[in-house]
Amino acid sequence: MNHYDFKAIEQKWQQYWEEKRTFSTTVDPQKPKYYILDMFPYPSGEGLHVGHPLGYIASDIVARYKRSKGYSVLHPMGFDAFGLPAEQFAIQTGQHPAITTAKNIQRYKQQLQQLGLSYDWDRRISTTDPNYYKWTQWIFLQLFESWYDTNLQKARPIKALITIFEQHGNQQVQASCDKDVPLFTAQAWQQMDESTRQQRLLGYRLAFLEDTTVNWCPELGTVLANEEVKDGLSERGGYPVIRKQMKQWSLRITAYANRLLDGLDRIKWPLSTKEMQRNWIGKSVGAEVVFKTTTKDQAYTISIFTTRPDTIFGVTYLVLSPEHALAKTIGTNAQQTSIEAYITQAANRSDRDRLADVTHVTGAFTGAYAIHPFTKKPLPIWIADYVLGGYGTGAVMGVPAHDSRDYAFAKHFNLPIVSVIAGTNTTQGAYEEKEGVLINSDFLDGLPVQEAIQQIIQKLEELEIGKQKTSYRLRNAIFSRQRYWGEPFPIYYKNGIPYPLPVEELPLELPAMATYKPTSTGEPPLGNAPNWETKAGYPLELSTMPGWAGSSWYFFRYMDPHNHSNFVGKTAQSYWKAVDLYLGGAEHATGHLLYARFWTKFLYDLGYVRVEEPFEELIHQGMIQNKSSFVYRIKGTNQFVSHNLRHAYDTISMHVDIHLVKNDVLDLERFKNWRPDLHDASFILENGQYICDSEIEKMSKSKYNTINPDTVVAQYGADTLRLYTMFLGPLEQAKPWDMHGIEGVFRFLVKVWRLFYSETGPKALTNETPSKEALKVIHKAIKKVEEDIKRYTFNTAVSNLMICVNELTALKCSNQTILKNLVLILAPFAPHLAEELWQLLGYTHGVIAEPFPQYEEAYVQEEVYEYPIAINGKVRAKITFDAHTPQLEIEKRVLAHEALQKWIQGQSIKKIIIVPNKMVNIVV
RNA sequence: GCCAAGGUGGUGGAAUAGGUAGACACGCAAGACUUAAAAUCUUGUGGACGAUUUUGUCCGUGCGGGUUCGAGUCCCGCCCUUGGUACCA
Repeated sequence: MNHYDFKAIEQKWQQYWEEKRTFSTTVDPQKPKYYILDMFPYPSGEGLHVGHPLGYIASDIVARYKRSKGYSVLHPMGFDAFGLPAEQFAIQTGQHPAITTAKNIQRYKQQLQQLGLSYDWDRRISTTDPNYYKWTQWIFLQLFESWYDTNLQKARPIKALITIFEQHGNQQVQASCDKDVPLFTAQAWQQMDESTRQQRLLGYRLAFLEDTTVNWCPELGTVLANEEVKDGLSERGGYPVIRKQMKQWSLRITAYANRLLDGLDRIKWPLSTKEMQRNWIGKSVGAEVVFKTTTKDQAYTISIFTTRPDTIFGVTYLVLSPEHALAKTIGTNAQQTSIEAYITQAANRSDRDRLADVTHVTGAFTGAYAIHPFTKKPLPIWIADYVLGGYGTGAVMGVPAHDSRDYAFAKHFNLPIVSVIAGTNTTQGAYEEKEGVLINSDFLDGLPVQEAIQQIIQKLEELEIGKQKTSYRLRNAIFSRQRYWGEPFPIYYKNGIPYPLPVEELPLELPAMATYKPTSTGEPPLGNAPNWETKAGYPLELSTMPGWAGSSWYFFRYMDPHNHSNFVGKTAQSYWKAVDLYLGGAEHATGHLLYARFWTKFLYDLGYVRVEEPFEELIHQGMIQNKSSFVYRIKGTNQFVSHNLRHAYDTISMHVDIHLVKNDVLDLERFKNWRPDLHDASFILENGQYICDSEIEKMSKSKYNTINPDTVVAQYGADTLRLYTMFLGPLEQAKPWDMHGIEGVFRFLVKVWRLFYSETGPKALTNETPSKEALKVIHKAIKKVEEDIKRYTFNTAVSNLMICVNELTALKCSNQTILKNLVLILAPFAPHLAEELWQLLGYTHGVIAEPFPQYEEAYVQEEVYEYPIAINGKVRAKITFDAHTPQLEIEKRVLAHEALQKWIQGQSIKKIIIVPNKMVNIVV
């Protein structure tokens, strides 16, 4: 083998690694541990494109480097395999999603393996494996059997709560619970029947049933997330979506809001992601204030939440959200018709309408009045949909002078505007700054805002009409999906009350089905399953868990994937603890990454894991972009017009497969054969050609601009693909893929090969003491490459490897010691080639087992340094000095230097700055 | 609107604590090898002017200011691009 035969080399070593179980990981207390994890993929039917492995390659380099530094490295891979595409495919074809999924996993695994990624495949998991989802169900049961004690700030077993109820009732219980739990005494608890008790407990459980308004899509038979709804239609399929009340499983993530927020300060994550989670949690500190109404027959109280209790003297009205419990009852008879009309209208307004209509102010007057707690003046009570039912108390005090939404509302309905901050002009809009001195505010007059807030809260608490309160934007997470292809809930119903299945009966496996569609009555698909009930004949829950259930704890399972008695064993958990470095897309910032933190904290509270944060350090890889091509179709026809002629026609653009386009010229024949509907396509050409438009976009199947790694590997090999993917640019940045550039990286690997092989065969390597120059070159590279790996700048690491090889080639280096080191620093990047050359060097153990070379400062020391000499910051000459030349000597010789005379002449020298081994600057 | 990241040659990008801007690679140009092409190798390659033998001069990191002996890097004010978010009281 005299030429670089990457195909043979890569096959050989991949086989070797698999046979030798090279990457199999064990708990080794003698070694420090390092857990490096990639976000596991959903195995879609399309397979991988070159954008997917970006993060996998980066983490693989780190994993291999860490191994060479003596760590026991846990580097696993698995599959997040529940999900809609497989289910949709099942609905269309009748094929069980498990079959589709298994096939896709097989393909993904094969694609990943051919990249030479050093995963411990024996630890592979799939969320769809009953042995795995048994434990997802088990964790759900733990949530069901727990409540959150806000005094202790931790989750506790529901049994402890029952004991408290038996002894003291629930009046003293500080818990994160439903808003409207009724209060009861110990005696009342004793007298309750079983189903009432269960109802009460449900209000405290961390997994509980909740009435929710959801985006229901009858056609798909499922509930959609807000982002899955566009223009009142489902994003997939474009079916109508309506708002519907439903009982759904929810997880009480809000209990953890504060800990989720505080934990962010302790982890090494991208600032933007932390900031996104902070905003998502949305903590605001303010006050709750109680207003009494003046209605004669019945006195109501309305609690409002505000972050500006200092502005209480600026209140001119109150607003209830249309969903507020009192909205329908508080109004006067005269107003009742218009109130109900308004509530109905608001309820039917889709989120999209509300969004589109930010400027459009609506509301209804109730006819009722509240009393201002200090001035005793009557305040009109309104209902308006700019107040949200789900936030704070669902009611606000209107302070138009100091809140822009209140301002718009007051202007629209002609309500008074009273400024309570000195010197503010509210003729044009609200003054919202939390700065200034209070006026028109009785006992608050003259106080600065911050002090006034403290004062008023104190006063409210004194009078028992309010208290300090913290609100969070974070909502409890809906945990039910009306689908088949997810984890079944280990829950059955008795008299409509949910009960947990006994742990021994887990996993509750998905039943075989004839159809995967919703039932004719709109129940989830499991409604079609025969005998979907317990042994005693009680019906089982019909919903399944959402996609994020399995991904919220999988990082623990990798530590101990074959444990049958625990989701993770104690020994494994105490050794591996948490993920040291986690790589994955930024799109999971507020979904997966938040839920995983939530579950980890919960499992920590119950003592099952020893860490409170699952991911110590996080990196998001940037997306890979590619040029995508467009054609212009003349509307309503099958005729396409070339790019520069399109303005003469009414056209719509359409993505076209980039493989049908070369240098923006479309291959007409292949285009016609691309899809059946294009067979009879006709074209309006320019200069005899069809020119496509193009744009750099995210690489994605839907844009027809994907590059399949298989074809790249076939053409250049996995090592080239790995190297080039890293060479493209900084890991975290979005960057375009360009097939032209890959040649340079391939040439680099050939150059490496040429250091070891001539045209005729392996070169004779020498065992002499290496030359000074060669030592300098290799040690410079060892240093830079190691530094680059440590700061995850793999693009410059590759550059530095290239520089090293260029220089060694120029030196015609054939020294055994030097080349050995070169192979070792190349190994994390191009592992197949490294193994091959390592073997050639005469070693019989794999390159993996060899430590990373030690950098020696002494070899890199320069003896002379060429100083750039600048006059007033502009470089005018270069003079070489011995590295240890004293500053005075440098100064003397610089001033005497001939080429500088024309710049210095006639000028007075103010100052000479000499930065040792950097530069000299003369100020004239 | 708000939050975050970014803006450097024809292109991807480099410059790690404020110290020679453009490393490395692509592309392009010229040359060598070849009947020829491909591949490979050598040289050059920010722009303008000057020189064309070696010098050299000016401009240049989105725009406008500032700090500094010295700014791609720090500060102030803008513009643009990408991502996130959206009535959260």
